[in-house]
Amino acid sequence: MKVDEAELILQLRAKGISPSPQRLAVYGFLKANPIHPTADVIMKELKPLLPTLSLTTVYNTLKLFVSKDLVHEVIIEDGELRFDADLCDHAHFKCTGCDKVFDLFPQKGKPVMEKLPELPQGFTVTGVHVCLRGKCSECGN
Amino acid sequence: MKVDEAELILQLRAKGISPSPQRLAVYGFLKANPIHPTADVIMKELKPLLPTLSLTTVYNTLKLFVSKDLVHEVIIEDGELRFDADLCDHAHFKCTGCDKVFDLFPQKGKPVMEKLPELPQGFTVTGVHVCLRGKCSECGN
DNA sequence: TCCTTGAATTGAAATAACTACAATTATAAA
DNA sequence: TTTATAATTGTAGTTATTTCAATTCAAGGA
Repeated sequence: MKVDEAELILQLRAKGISPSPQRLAVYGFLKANPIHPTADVIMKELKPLLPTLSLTTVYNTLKLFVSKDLVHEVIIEDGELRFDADLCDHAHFKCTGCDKVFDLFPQKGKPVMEKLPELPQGFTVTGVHVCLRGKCSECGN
Repeated sequence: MKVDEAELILQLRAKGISPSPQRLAVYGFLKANPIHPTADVIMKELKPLLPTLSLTTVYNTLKLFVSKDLVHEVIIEDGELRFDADLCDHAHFKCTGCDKVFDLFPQKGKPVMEKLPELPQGFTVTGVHVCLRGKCSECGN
């Protein structure tokens, strides 16, 4: 996916985030690579482009993005927090063979969960995480 | 929930796990306290009862239980692996106010997800994780 | 242009969850 | 009782993430 920098700047501004080079790089990477990368992966990929980039900045930036609702945290496995710039309602599929994480988009207009489980009185929902596990077509079964 | 020790021993044996005092204590705690505890919580709770218990044993034991499909791992937040001795298909609800994790059971006989998202050709599913986030009745909204 | 101020970035050190490993202890079979 | 195997333990890692103080950057006013 090719991403226009001017467009990225507008999207950051729209969420009240001033667009520093580091922030643009992280957001641009997430937009261009819907692979749900960890902070570590982002760091490794961007380091050649921004040699001064520090891991702390990557963490700071991601935390800022999450707090401003520009990207979502994706929790697939313990011990690795992943990030997703696609804010549409969708589920994830983790292949237990190759460890890749795939997006599963519902049919247009439908939510990922047709019907939410019944909630106790007084409970309110703000988010739904759905992650399937199994084998992708490459890894067979 | 009161749990009979003889019953626990049978359940361990049924999965090919020899019932040491430590294993019985961990499994009994999980059965009696459906609070999806972390290894750390289990350790803190059991230490007074088994003063020699080590954290390594708790981790070993939980990993063994998971590999023998006696308990399930529950992934709610990053950085903390939780465990659940209830093997029925059910969803979880994490209150972002008090951080408690609640069970959400579907109607009898129904799966948690009525309809799975459409999968690409050749993909096979072995497990479904569903976790809602929001506020419980105590924490209001 | 220079100065000031606050925001953003950085690196080093700390923390937390978890794992590896070698030594000890318990269990069970011969 | 001896022996072999399994389970437990403590210590010392490892890895992901956070804290924090110092530095750098960028914008606005004198």
